[in-house]
Amino acid sequence: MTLTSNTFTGEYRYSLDTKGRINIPAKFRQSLSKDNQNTFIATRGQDPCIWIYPLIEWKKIENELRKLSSVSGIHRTFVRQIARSATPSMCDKQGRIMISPSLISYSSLKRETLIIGMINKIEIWNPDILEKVDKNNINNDPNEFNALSDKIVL
Amino acid sequence: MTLTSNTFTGEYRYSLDTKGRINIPAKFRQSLSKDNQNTFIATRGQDPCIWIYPLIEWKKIENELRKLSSVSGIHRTFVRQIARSATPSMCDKQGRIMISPSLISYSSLKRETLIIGMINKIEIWNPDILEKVDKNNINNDPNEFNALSDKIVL
DNA sequence: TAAGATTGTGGTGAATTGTGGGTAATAATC
DNA sequence: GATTATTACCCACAATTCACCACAATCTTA
Repeated sequence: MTLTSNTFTGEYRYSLDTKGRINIPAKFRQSLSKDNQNTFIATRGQDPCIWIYPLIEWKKIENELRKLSSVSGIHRTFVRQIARSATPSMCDKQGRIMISPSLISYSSLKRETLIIGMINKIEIWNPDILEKVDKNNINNDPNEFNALSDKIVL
Repeated sequence: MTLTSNTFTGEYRYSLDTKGRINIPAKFRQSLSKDNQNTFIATRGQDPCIWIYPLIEWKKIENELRKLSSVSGIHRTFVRQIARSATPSMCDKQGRIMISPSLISYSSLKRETLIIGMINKIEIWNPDILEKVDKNNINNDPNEFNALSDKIVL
């Protein structure tokens, strides 16, 4: 069952096939609202993983990027980092999207992948790498982790 | 597939041929709206690369430049840099445009090129140079870069 | 538990795309 | 005005991409 539209939770272990296709979990597809036209945009995550946005969410980002002036060097670099890896892809009849070779190499994806619902987007990880990254983050920044209590109520 | 018209994302490795022609990725051509008449304007980027605007987008830039054109010396220089090298070019039947020798030398283009979608325009780079420029920009201004990340990509 | 529906994964063939090169038209040079 | 250089247009072809089909495993429902 689906809770809120365009909201993703849960984790799945799916495989990236030899053509660079990966399945979007059926649950995630079902939670997509119509106006997304079955389309996702894959781009580089801040971590070494892939971020998948539903079309609508991506357009918000795109509009923000459009406002940045190309007179500033750092703005150009920022837009470039995001835009160069962003690839739109419609789900095929089997519910898969294409992942570009550059994203695959950025996230070190092998055949086995971990797909994680991150509320407003989806992450795709190489499972081994996720483990290391999470461990590192918690060890390095225990204070910051605690500081979150100011921002969110659980 | 195309999202917003005249909007470009993704990166491609294409080659500049011996006649100075370069292919505009099919995805980019598809996202062009009709009123561009298959025409692009190539000009010097602020970075050592070539900027390619669809006709419609370029006209917006022209209007912006018009406002600056005679305010101050530095403004005039800025306008001159961009205006003097701007050359329009229609795609041929195979989807290629001509790049002028002066732009090729400005951007140090060799045979192998990196074509990057930058939302409202397209960049053409010598891949080796791009790497250095981005690295420099991020090192010089890491705080600004992170601030942008927090603000725009969520 | 059995039957049916759904879901994840593999593969195939047709259409598209990137690239090279040839020839005619145009512009530049002497 | 003749000759050369440059540009525009067209054809060809290999490689890639994309839309579709097939099927086995899993889940759902009665």
